Amino acid sequence: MAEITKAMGFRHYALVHHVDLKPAVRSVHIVDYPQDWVERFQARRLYASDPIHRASHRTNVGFAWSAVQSIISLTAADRSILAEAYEAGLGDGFTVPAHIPGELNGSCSFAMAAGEMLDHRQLPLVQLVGSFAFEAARKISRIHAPQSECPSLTERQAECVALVARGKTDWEISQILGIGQETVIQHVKDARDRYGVTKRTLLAIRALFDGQISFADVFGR
Amino acid sequence: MAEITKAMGFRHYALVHHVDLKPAVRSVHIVDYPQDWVERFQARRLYASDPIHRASHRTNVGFAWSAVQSIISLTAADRSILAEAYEAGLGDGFTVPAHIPGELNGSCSFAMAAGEMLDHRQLPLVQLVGSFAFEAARKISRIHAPQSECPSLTERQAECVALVARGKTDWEISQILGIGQETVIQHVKDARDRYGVTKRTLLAIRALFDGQISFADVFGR
DNA sequence: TGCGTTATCCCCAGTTCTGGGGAGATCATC
DNA sequence: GATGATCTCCCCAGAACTGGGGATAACGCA
Repeated sequence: MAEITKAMGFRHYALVHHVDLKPAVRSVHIVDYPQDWVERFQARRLYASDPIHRASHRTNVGFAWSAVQSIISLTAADRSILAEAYEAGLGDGFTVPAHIPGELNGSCSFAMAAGEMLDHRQLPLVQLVGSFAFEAARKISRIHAPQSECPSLTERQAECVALVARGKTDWEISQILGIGQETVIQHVKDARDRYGVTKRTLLAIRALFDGQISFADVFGR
Repeated sequence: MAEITKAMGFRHYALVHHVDLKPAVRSVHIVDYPQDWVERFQARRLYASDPIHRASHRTNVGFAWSAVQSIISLTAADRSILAEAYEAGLGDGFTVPAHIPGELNGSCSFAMAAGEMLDHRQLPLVQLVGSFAFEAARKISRIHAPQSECPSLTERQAECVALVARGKTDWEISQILGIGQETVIQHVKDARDRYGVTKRTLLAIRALFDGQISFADVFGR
Protein backbone atom coordinates (compact mmCIF):
# COMPACT_ATOMS: atom_id res chain seq x y z
CA MET A 1 0.00 0.00 0.00
CA ALA A 2 2.77 2.42 0.90
CA GLU A 3 4.61 1.71 -2.32
CA ILE A 4 1.69 2.04 -4.66
CA THR A 5 0.45 5.11 -2.84
CA LYS A 6 3.75 6.78 -3.50
CA ALA A 7 3.93 5.47 -7.05
CA MET A 8 0.55 7.00 -7.84
CA GLY A 9 1.68 10.31 -6.41
CA PHE A 10 -0.36 10.26 -3.21
CA ARG A 11 0.78 10.87 0.34
CA HIS A 12 -1.71 8.99 2.48
CA TYR A 13 -3.89 5.92 2.26
CA ALA A 14 -6.59 4.20 4.25
CA LEU A 15 -7.87 0.70 3.56
CA VAL A 16 -10.60 0.14 6.10
CA HIS A 17 -13.83 -1.49 7.05
CA HIS A 18 -16.31 1.03 8.37
CA VAL A 19 -16.71 -0.46 11.78
CA ASP A 20 -19.50 1.12 13.68
CA LEU A 21 -21.60 -1.42 15.39
CA LYS A 22 -19.47 -4.41 15.92
CA PRO A 23 -16.23 -3.37 17.60
CA ALA A 24 -15.20 -6.91 18.47
CA VAL A 25 -15.14 -7.98 14.85
CA ARG A 26 -11.81 -8.52 13.27
CA SER A 27 -11.90 -6.08 10.43
CA VAL A 28 -9.57 -4.52 7.91
CA HIS A 29 -7.88 -1.41 9.19
CA ILE A 30 -4.75 -0.34 7.34
CA VAL A 31 -4.22 3.37 7.65
CA ASP A 32 -1.49 5.86 6.91
CA TYR A 33 -3.15 9.18 7.67
CA PRO A 34 -1.77 12.02 9.75
CA GLN A 35 -1.62 10.68 13.30
CA ASP A 36 -3.38 13.72 14.64
CA TRP A 37 -6.37 13.13 12.41
CA VAL A 38 -6.54 9.40 13.09
CA GLU A 39 -6.74 10.06 16.81
CA ARG A 40 -9.41 12.69 16.48
CA PHE A 41 -11.33 10.48 14.07
CA GLN A 42 -11.42 7.64 16.53
CA ALA A 43 -12.01 9.77 19.59
CA ARG A 44 -15.05 11.36 18.01
CA ARG A 45 -16.22 8.15 16.41
CA LEU A 46 -16.51 9.65 12.98
CA TYR A 47 -16.53 6.33 11.17
CA ALA A 48 -20.28 6.52 10.94
CA SER A 49 -20.89 10.19 10.34
CA ASP A 50 -17.82 11.13 8.34
CA PRO A 51 -19.18 12.54 5.07
CA ILE A 52 -16.64 10.64 2.96
CA HIS A 53 -17.72 7.37 4.49
CA ARG A 54 -21.36 8.27 4.10
CA ALA A 55 -20.86 9.16 0.47
CA SER A 56 -19.04 5.89 -0.12
CA HIS A 57 -22.20 4.10 1.01
CA ARG A 58 -24.16 5.59 -1.83
CA THR A 59 -22.03 4.77 -4.83
CA ASN A 60 -20.37 1.91 -6.59
CA VAL A 61 -17.32 3.70 -7.98
CA GLY A 62 -14.67 5.94 -6.52
CA PHE A 63 -15.06 9.68 -6.17
CA ALA A 64 -12.91 12.70 -5.40
CA TRP A 65 -13.39 14.16 -1.95
CA SER A 66 -13.75 17.57 -3.50
CA ALA A 67 -16.79 16.27 -5.38
CA VAL A 68 -18.46 14.65 -2.40
CA GLN A 69 -21.36 17.09 -2.46
CA SER A 70 -22.42 15.62 -5.78
CA ILE A 71 -23.19 12.40 -3.93
CA ILE A 72 -24.55 13.57 -0.60
CA SER A 73 -25.58 16.95 0.69
CA LEU A 74 -23.20 18.33 3.26
CA THR A 75 -24.35 19.67 6.57
CA ALA A 76 -22.49 22.30 8.51
CA ALA A 77 -21.09 19.54 10.70
CA ASP A 78 -19.85 17.71 7.62
CA ARG A 79 -18.05 20.80 6.37
CA SER A 80 -16.33 21.28 9.67
CA ILE A 81 -15.18 17.67 9.65
CA LEU A 82 -13.71 18.14 6.18
CA ALA A 83 -12.07 21.39 7.25
CA GLU A 84 -10.63 19.69 10.28
CA ALA A 85 -9.14 16.92 8.15
CA TYR A 86 -7.58 19.56 5.95
CA GLU A 87 -6.09 21.28 8.97
CA ALA A 88 -4.63 17.96 10.06
CA GLY A 89 -2.80 17.69 6.75
CA LEU A 90 -5.18 15.75 4.53
CA GLY A 91 -5.69 17.42 1.18
CA ASP A 92 -7.96 16.23 -1.57
CA GLY A 93 -8.27 12.50 -2.21
CA PHE A 94 -10.11 9.63 -3.84
CA THR A 95 -12.22 7.08 -2.04
CA VAL A 96 -13.21 3.79 -3.64
CA PRO A 97 -16.15 2.10 -1.89
CA ALA A 98 -16.14 -1.62 -1.27
CA HIS A 99 -19.40 -3.29 -0.41
CA ILE A 100 -20.31 -6.92 -0.19
CA PRO A 101 -23.78 -8.04 0.86
CA GLY A 102 -23.82 -9.16 4.45
CA GLU A 103 -20.34 -7.88 5.19
CA LEU A 104 -19.09 -4.70 6.70
CA ASN A 105 -18.93 -1.77 4.33
CA GLY A 106 -15.45 -0.63 3.55
CA SER A 107 -13.43 1.66 1.39
CA CYS A 108 -9.95 2.34 0.08
CA SER A 109 -8.83 5.94 0.02
CA PHE A 110 -5.78 7.76 -1.30
CA ALA A 111 -5.08 11.36 -0.35
CA MET A 112 -2.77 14.20 -1.26
CA ALA A 113 -1.12 16.42 1.31
CA ALA A 114 -3.05 19.58 2.15
CA GLY A 115 -2.60 22.11 -0.60
CA GLU A 116 -1.63 19.66 -3.34
CA MET A 117 -3.73 19.25 -6.43
CA LEU A 118 -5.54 16.05 -7.31
CA ASP A 119 -5.26 14.71 -10.85
CA HIS A 120 -8.78 13.63 -11.70
CA ARG A 121 -7.59 11.56 -14.65
CA GLN A 122 -6.20 9.14 -12.11
CA LEU A 123 -9.62 8.07 -10.89
CA PRO A 124 -9.75 4.94 -13.07
CA LEU A 125 -6.37 3.78 -11.81
CA VAL A 126 -7.31 4.50 -8.23
CA GLN A 127 -10.59 2.69 -8.76
CA LEU A 128 -8.74 -0.40 -9.86
CA VAL A 129 -6.07 -0.32 -7.21
CA GLY A 130 -8.61 0.41 -4.50
CA SER A 131 -10.92 -2.43 -5.49
CA PHE A 132 -8.22 -5.05 -5.72
CA ALA A 133 -6.45 -3.83 -2.60
CA PHE A 134 -9.63 -4.12 -0.63
CA GLU A 135 -10.37 -7.56 -1.96
CA ALA A 136 -6.88 -8.71 -1.09
CA ALA A 137 -7.10 -7.34 2.44
CA ARG A 138 -10.50 -8.90 2.86
CA LYS A 139 -9.24 -12.29 1.81
CA ILE A 140 -6.30 -12.09 4.17
CA SER A 141 -8.47 -10.99 7.07
CA ARG A 142 -10.89 -13.80 6.33
CA ILE A 143 -8.16 -16.34 6.63
CA HIS A 144 -7.54 -15.07 10.10
CA ALA A 145 -11.16 -14.57 11.02
CA PRO A 146 -13.31 -17.18 9.31
CA GLN A 147 -16.24 -16.36 11.57
CA SER A 148 -19.11 -14.55 10.00
CA GLU A 149 -20.70 -12.25 12.56
CA CYS A 150 -23.54 -11.10 10.39
CA PRO A 151 -26.80 -12.81 11.32
CA SER A 152 -28.56 -14.47 8.43
CA LEU A 153 -32.27 -15.03 8.19
CA THR A 154 -34.07 -18.05 6.85
CA GLU A 155 -36.00 -17.58 3.65
CA ARG A 156 -39.32 -17.34 5.44
CA GLN A 157 -37.95 -14.91 7.98
CA ALA A 158 -36.54 -12.73 5.23
CA GLU A 159 -39.89 -12.75 3.45
CA CYS A 160 -41.62 -11.69 6.64
CA VAL A 161 -39.06 -8.98 7.35
CA ALA A 162 -39.41 -7.63 3.82
CA LEU A 163 -43.14 -7.32 4.38
CA VAL A 164 -42.59 -5.82 7.81
CA ALA A 165 -40.41 -3.25 6.07
CA ARG A 166 -43.34 -2.48 3.80
CA GLY A 167 -45.31 -1.56 6.88
CA LYS A 168 -47.56 -4.61 6.81
CA THR A 169 -49.12 -5.89 10.00
CA ASP A 170 -48.58 -9.46 11.06
CA TRP A 171 -52.10 -10.30 9.99
CA GLU A 172 -51.59 -8.78 6.53
CA ILE A 173 -48.34 -10.70 6.13
CA SER A 174 -50.12 -13.92 7.05
CA GLN A 175 -52.66 -13.28 4.27
CA ILE A 176 -49.96 -12.47 1.71
CA LEU A 177 -47.90 -15.54 2.52
CA GLY A 178 -50.92 -17.74 3.05
CA ILE A 179 -49.93 -18.86 6.53
CA GLY A 180 -51.30 -18.27 9.99
CA GLN A 181 -50.85 -15.01 11.83
CA GLU A 182 -49.23 -16.83 14.73
CA THR A 183 -46.64 -18.19 12.36
CA VAL A 184 -45.80 -14.74 11.12
CA ILE A 185 -45.49 -13.50 14.68
CA GLN A 186 -43.10 -16.37 15.33
CA HIS A 187 -40.98 -15.64 12.24
CA VAL A 188 -40.71 -11.98 13.12
CA LYS A 189 -39.91 -12.94 16.69
CA ASP A 190 -37.15 -15.27 15.51
CA ALA A 191 -35.77 -12.65 13.15
CA ARG A 192 -35.67 -10.09 15.95
CA ASP A 193 -33.87 -12.60 18.11
CA ARG A 194 -31.23 -13.21 15.46
CA TYR A 195 -30.49 -9.54 15.22
CA GLY A 196 -30.79 -9.07 18.95
CA VAL A 197 -33.26 -6.23 18.57
CA THR A 198 -36.61 -5.73 20.22
CA LYS A 199 -38.40 -3.56 17.68
CA ARG A 200 -39.58 -4.51 14.23
CA THR A 201 -38.57 -1.12 12.92
CA LEU A 202 -34.94 -1.63 13.85
CA LEU A 203 -35.15 -5.19 12.58
CA ALA A 204 -36.21 -3.98 9.16
CA ILE A 205 -33.50 -1.36 9.01
CA ARG A 206 -30.75 -3.70 10.15
CA ALA A 207 -31.86 -6.24 7.56
CA LEU A 208 -31.79 -3.52 4.94
CA PHE A 209 -28.39 -2.34 6.04
CA ASP A 210 -26.65 -5.61 5.62
CA GLY A 211 -28.47 -6.67 2.51
CA GLN A 212 -30.84 -9.32 3.82
CA ILE A 213 -33.54 -7.30 2.12
CA SER A 214 -33.22 -4.45 -0.35
CA PHE A 215 -35.11 -1.26 -1.04
CA ALA A 216 -36.48 -3.04 -4.09
CA ASP A 217 -38.13 -5.54 -1.76
CA VAL A 218 -39.77 -2.62 -0.03
CA PHE A 219 -40.80 -0.47 -2.95
CA GLY A 220 -40.73 -2.87 -5.86
CA ARG A 221 -43.66 -4.12 -7.89
CA MET B 1 -22.27 -1.41 -24.12
CA ALA B 2 -22.41 -3.13 -27.50
CA GLU B 3 -19.46 -1.12 -28.76
CA ILE B 4 -17.20 -1.63 -25.82
CA THR B 5 -18.13 -5.29 -25.61
CA LYS B 6 -16.96 -5.73 -29.18
CA ALA B 7 -13.90 -3.55 -28.65
CA MET B 8 -12.79 -5.69 -25.73
CA GLY B 9 -13.24 -8.80 -27.81
CA PHE B 10 -16.36 -10.16 -26.15
CA ARG B 11 -19.61 -11.33 -27.74
CA HIS B 12 -22.22 -10.84 -25.06
CA TYR B 13 -22.90 -8.54 -22.15
CA ALA B 14 -25.35 -8.22 -19.30
CA LEU B 15 -25.68 -5.16 -17.09
CA VAL B 16 -28.30 -6.04 -14.58
CA HIS B 17 -29.75 -5.70 -11.14
CA HIS B 18 -30.35 -9.10 -9.64
CA VAL B 19 -34.04 -8.69 -9.32
CA ASP B 20 -36.28 -11.57 -8.55
CA LEU B 21 -38.29 -11.31 -11.74
CA LYS B 22 -39.40 -8.79 -14.24
CA PRO B 23 -37.57 -5.52 -14.27
CA ALA B 24 -38.67 -3.93 -11.02
CA VAL B 25 -38.93 -0.32 -10.07
CA ARG B 26 -35.79 1.59 -10.93
CA SER B 27 -33.90 -1.53 -11.75
CA VAL B 28 -31.26 -1.87 -14.43
CA HIS B 29 -31.69 -4.59 -17.01
CA ILE B 30 -29.57 -4.29 -20.16
CA VAL B 31 -28.83 -7.67 -21.65
CA ASP B 32 -27.36 -9.02 -24.85
CA TYR B 33 -27.20 -12.74 -24.20
CA PRO B 34 -28.42 -15.54 -26.45
CA GLN B 35 -32.20 -15.18 -26.54
CA ASP B 36 -32.64 -18.83 -25.79
CA TRP B 37 -30.72 -18.55 -22.56
CA VAL B 38 -32.41 -15.32 -21.47
CA GLU B 39 -35.79 -16.99 -21.79
CA ARG B 40 -34.77 -20.06 -19.89
CA PHE B 41 -33.12 -17.94 -17.25
CA GLN B 42 -36.28 -16.00 -16.65
CA ALA B 43 -38.59 -18.96 -16.93
CA ARG B 44 -36.66 -20.83 -14.27
CA ARG B 45 -36.07 -17.80 -12.10
CA LEU B 46 -32.38 -18.31 -11.88
CA TYR B 47 -31.72 -14.80 -10.57
CA ALA B 48 -31.32 -16.07 -7.07
CA SER B 49 -29.75 -19.46 -7.64
CA ASP B 50 -27.52 -18.87 -10.67
CA PRO B 51 -24.00 -19.70 -9.47
CA ILE B 52 -22.47 -16.67 -11.21
CA HIS B 53 -24.89 -14.35 -9.45
CA ARG B 54 -24.31 -16.11 -6.17
CA ALA B 55 -20.57 -15.81 -6.54
CA SER B 56 -20.90 -12.13 -7.39
CA HIS B 57 -22.55 -11.65 -4.01
CA ARG B 58 -19.45 -12.81 -2.25
CA THR B 59 -16.76 -10.66 -3.76
CA ASN B 60 -15.84 -7.10 -4.43
CA VAL B 61 -13.95 -7.56 -7.68
CA GLY B 62 -14.66 -9.27 -10.94
CA PHE B 63 -13.95 -12.93 -11.61
CA ALA B 64 -13.81 -15.31 -14.53
CA TRP B 65 -16.72 -17.72 -14.79
CA SER B 66 -14.29 -20.56 -15.19
CA ALA B 67 -12.89 -19.68 -11.77
CA VAL B 68 -16.23 -19.45 -10.01
CA GLN B 69 -15.51 -22.49 -7.88
CA SER B 70 -12.77 -20.53 -6.16
CA ILE B 71 -15.47 -18.27 -4.75
CA ILE B 72 -18.35 -20.61 -4.06
CA SER B 73 -18.65 -24.34 -4.07
CA LEU B 74 -20.68 -25.65 -6.96
CA THR B 75 -23.51 -28.09 -6.51
CA ALA B 76 -24.60 -30.53 -9.14
CA ALA B 77 -27.47 -28.19 -9.99
CA ASP B 78 -24.99 -25.33 -10.41
CA ARG B 79 -22.90 -27.33 -12.83
CA SER B 80 -25.91 -28.18 -14.92
CA ILE B 81 -26.90 -24.52 -15.06
CA LEU B 82 -23.43 -23.62 -16.29
CA ALA B 83 -23.51 -26.45 -18.81
CA GLU B 84 -26.88 -25.27 -20.04
CA ALA B 85 -25.59 -21.74 -20.51
CA TYR B 86 -22.71 -23.14 -22.51
CA GLU B 87 -25.13 -25.10 -24.68
CA ALA B 88 -27.07 -21.93 -25.30
CA GLY B 89 -23.94 -20.28 -26.67
CA LEU B 90 -22.39 -18.59 -23.68
CA GLY B 91 -18.71 -19.39 -23.32
CA ASP B 92 -16.43 -18.19 -20.58
CA GLY B 93 -16.86 -14.68 -19.23
CA PHE B 94 -16.11 -12.13 -16.56
CA THR B 95 -18.60 -10.82 -14.04
CA VAL B 96 -18.00 -7.64 -12.08
CA PRO B 97 -20.22 -7.36 -9.01
CA ALA B 98 -21.86 -4.06 -8.07
CA HIS B 99 -23.22 -3.66 -4.60
CA ILE B 100 -24.48 -0.62 -2.78
CA PRO B 101 -25.87 -0.85 0.73
CA GLY B 102 -29.63 -0.79 0.72
CA GLU B 103 -29.90 -1.20 -3.01
CA LEU B 104 -30.44 -4.17 -5.25
CA ASN B 105 -27.37 -6.25 -5.90
CA GLY B 106 -26.19 -6.07 -9.45
CA SER B 107 -23.43 -7.03 -11.80
CA CYS B 108 -21.90 -6.35 -15.18
CA SER B 109 -20.82 -9.36 -17.20
CA PHE B 110 -19.00 -9.85 -20.47
CA ALA B 111 -18.90 -13.21 -22.19
CA MET B 112 -17.20 -14.97 -25.08
CA ALA B 113 -19.03 -17.22 -27.47
CA ALA B 114 -18.98 -20.89 -26.52
CA GLY B 115 -15.61 -22.39 -27.34
CA GLU B 116 -13.65 -19.15 -27.40
CA MET B 117 -10.83 -18.56 -24.95
CA LEU B 118 -10.90 -15.87 -22.30
CA ASP B 119 -7.86 -13.64 -21.89
CA HIS B 120 -7.40 -13.43 -18.15
CA ARG B 121 -5.14 -10.41 -18.43
CA GLN B 122 -8.21 -8.44 -19.37
CA LEU B 123 -9.76 -8.74 -15.94
CA PRO B 124 -8.55 -5.30 -14.78
CA LEU B 125 -10.00 -3.60 -17.83
CA VAL B 126 -13.28 -5.47 -17.46
CA GLN B 127 -13.33 -4.56 -13.80
CA LEU B 128 -13.09 -0.89 -14.66
CA VAL B 129 -15.56 -0.92 -17.51
CA GLY B 130 -18.01 -3.00 -15.51
CA SER B 131 -17.91 -0.76 -12.47
CA PHE B 132 -18.34 2.48 -14.35
CA ALA B 133 -20.95 1.04 -16.68
CA PHE B 134 -23.02 -0.10 -13.75
CA GLU B 135 -22.72 3.23 -12.01
CA ALA B 136 -23.73 5.05 -15.18
CA ALA B 137 -26.76 2.81 -15.69
CA ARG B 138 -27.72 3.23 -12.08
CA LYS B 139 -27.61 7.00 -12.36
CA ILE B 140 -29.62 7.02 -15.58
CA SER B 141 -32.25 4.73 -14.11
CA ARG B 142 -32.59 7.15 -11.24
CA ILE B 143 -33.07 10.11 -13.54
CA HIS B 144 -35.78 8.37 -15.50
CA ALA B 145 -37.45 6.97 -12.46
CA PRO B 146 -40.70 8.77 -11.73
CA GLN B 147 -39.44 11.34 -9.28
CA SER B 148 -41.83 10.58 -6.49
CA GLU B 149 -42.68 13.68 -4.57
CA CYS B 150 -40.23 13.75 -1.77
CA PRO B 151 -41.90 15.06 1.35
CA SER B 152 -39.63 16.95 3.66
CA LEU B 153 -39.74 16.70 7.39
CA THR B 154 -39.24 19.47 9.90
CA GLU B 155 -36.11 19.30 12.00
CA ARG B 156 -37.94 17.96 15.01
CA GLN B 157 -39.79 15.41 12.95
CA ALA B 158 -36.56 14.20 11.37
CA GLU B 159 -34.99 13.87 14.82
CA CYS B 160 -37.91 11.82 15.99
CA VAL B 161 -37.89 9.64 12.88
CA ALA B 162 -34.17 9.01 13.25
CA LEU B 163 -34.81 7.76 16.77
CA VAL B 164 -37.80 5.76 15.61
CA ALA B 165 -35.41 4.13 13.11
CA ARG B 166 -33.18 3.22 16.02
CA GLY B 167 -36.06 1.28 17.49
CA LYS B 168 -36.79 3.70 20.30
CA THR B 169 -40.27 3.96 21.78
CA ASP B 170 -42.04 7.29 21.89
CA TRP B 171 -41.33 7.52 25.61
CA GLU B 172 -37.61 6.89 25.09
CA ILE B 173 -37.49 9.50 22.35
CA SER B 174 -39.19 12.01 24.66
CA GLN B 175 -36.47 11.41 27.24
CA ILE B 176 -33.67 11.75 24.69
CA LEU B 177 -35.05 14.95 23.22
CA GLY B 178 -36.18 16.30 26.57
CA ILE B 179 -39.78 16.87 25.52
CA GLY B 180 -43.09 15.31 26.43
CA GLN B 181 -44.13 11.91 25.17
CA GLU B 182 -47.29 13.38 23.71
CA THR B 183 -45.18 15.76 21.68
CA VAL B 184 -43.16 12.91 20.27
CA ILE B 185 -46.34 11.06 19.38
CA GLN B 186 -47.49 14.18 17.58
CA HIS B 187 -44.23 14.58 15.64
CA VAL B 188 -44.26 10.96 14.56
CA LYS B 189 -47.90 11.30 13.65
CA ASP B 190 -47.16 14.39 11.54
CA ALA B 191 -44.21 12.68 9.88
CA ARG B 192 -46.36 9.66 9.00
CA ASP B 193 -48.96 12.02 7.54
CA ARG B 194 -46.37 13.70 5.34
CA TYR B 195 -45.29 10.41 3.90
CA GLY B 196 -48.81 9.14 3.74
CA VAL B 197 -47.93 5.97 5.60
CA THR B 198 -49.58 4.41 8.60
CA LYS B 199 -46.71 2.51 10.16
CA ARG B 200 -43.62 3.88 11.82
CA THR B 201 -41.53 1.11 10.27
CA LEU B 202 -42.36 2.21 6.75
CA LEU B 203 -41.93 5.82 7.81
CA ALA B 204 -38.38 5.13 8.92
CA ILE B 205 -37.53 3.26 5.74
CA ARG B 206 -39.03 5.87 3.44
CA ALA B 207 -37.12 8.57 5.30
CA LEU B 208 -33.96 6.52 4.94
CA PHE B 209 -34.60 5.92 1.27
CA ASP B 210 -34.83 9.53 0.29
CA GLY B 211 -32.14 10.75 2.56
CA GLN B 212 -34.14 12.49 5.26
CA ILE B 213 -32.18 10.34 7.64
CA SER B 214 -29.12 8.20 6.99
CA PHE B 215 -27.77 4.90 8.18
CA ALA B 216 -25.29 6.98 10.13
CA ASP B 217 -28.20 8.47 12.06
CA VAL B 218 -29.31 4.97 12.88
CA PHE B 219 -26.02 3.36 13.78
CA GLY B 220 -23.69 6.23 14.46
CA ARG B 221 -22.67 8.10 17.55
C1' DT C 1 -31.56 -43.14 14.86
C1' DG C 2 -31.01 -38.99 17.22
C1' DC C 3 -30.19 -34.00 16.86
C1' DG C 4 -30.55 -29.56 14.98
C1' DT C 5 -32.97 -26.47 11.91
C1' DT C 6 -36.91 -24.79 9.90
C1' DA C 7 -41.71 -23.99 9.37
C1' DT C 8 -46.03 -24.21 11.11
C1' DC C 9 -49.50 -23.26 14.81
C1' DC C 10 -51.45 -21.86 19.73
C1' DC C 11 -52.21 -18.96 24.30
C1' DC C 12 -51.74 -14.90 27.29
C1' DA C 13 -50.52 -10.50 29.71
C1' DG C 14 -48.67 -6.25 29.22
C1' DT C 15 -46.83 -2.54 26.42
C1' DT C 16 -46.80 0.34 22.45
C1' DC C 17 -48.76 2.33 18.45
C1' DT C 18 -52.50 4.39 15.67
C1' DG C 19 -56.12 7.53 14.62
C1' DG C 20 -59.46 10.51 16.25
C1' DG C 21 -60.37 14.78 18.86
C1' DG C 22 -58.40 19.00 21.12
C1' DA C 23 -55.25 23.67 22.54
C1' DG C 24 -51.66 27.38 23.28
C1' DA C 25 -47.14 29.59 21.97
C1' DT C 26 -43.74 31.33 18.80
C1' DC C 27 -42.10 33.06 14.48
C1' DA C 28 -41.85 34.63 9.86
C1' DT C 29 -44.41 36.34 6.09
C1' DC C 30 -47.68 38.72 3.68
C1' DG D 1 -52.89 42.18 11.77
C1' DA D 2 -53.93 37.89 9.75
C1' DT D 3 -52.11 33.47 8.15
C1' DG D 4 -49.48 29.52 8.02
C1' DA D 5 -45.89 26.63 9.79
C1' DT D 6 -43.81 24.73 13.67
C1' DC D 7 -43.40 23.06 18.28
C1' DT D 8 -45.40 21.98 22.42
C1' DC D 9 -48.90 19.42 25.25
C1' DC D 10 -53.40 16.66 26.38
C1' DC D 11 -57.24 12.65 26.20
C1' DC D 12 -59.09 8.25 24.57
C1' DA D 13 -60.38 3.73 22.37
C1' DG D 14 -59.01 0.10 19.71
C1' DA D 15 -55.47 -2.19 17.11
C1' DA D 16 -50.89 -3.96 16.88
C1' DC D 17 -46.74 -5.46 18.85
C1' DT D 18 -43.68 -7.79 22.42
C1' DG D 19 -42.12 -11.41 25.43
C1' DG D 20 -43.14 -15.35 27.85
C1' DG D 21 -44.80 -20.15 27.59
C1' DG D 22 -46.13 -24.11 24.67
C1' DA D 23 -46.66 -27.89 20.39
C1' DT D 24 -46.14 -30.78 15.85
C1' DA D 25 -44.08 -32.09 11.49
C1' DA D 26 -40.56 -32.30 7.85
C1' DC D 27 -35.86 -32.38 6.56
C1' DG D 28 -30.98 -33.13 6.39
C1' DC D 29 -26.91 -34.57 8.63
C1' DA D 30 -24.00 -37.43 11.37
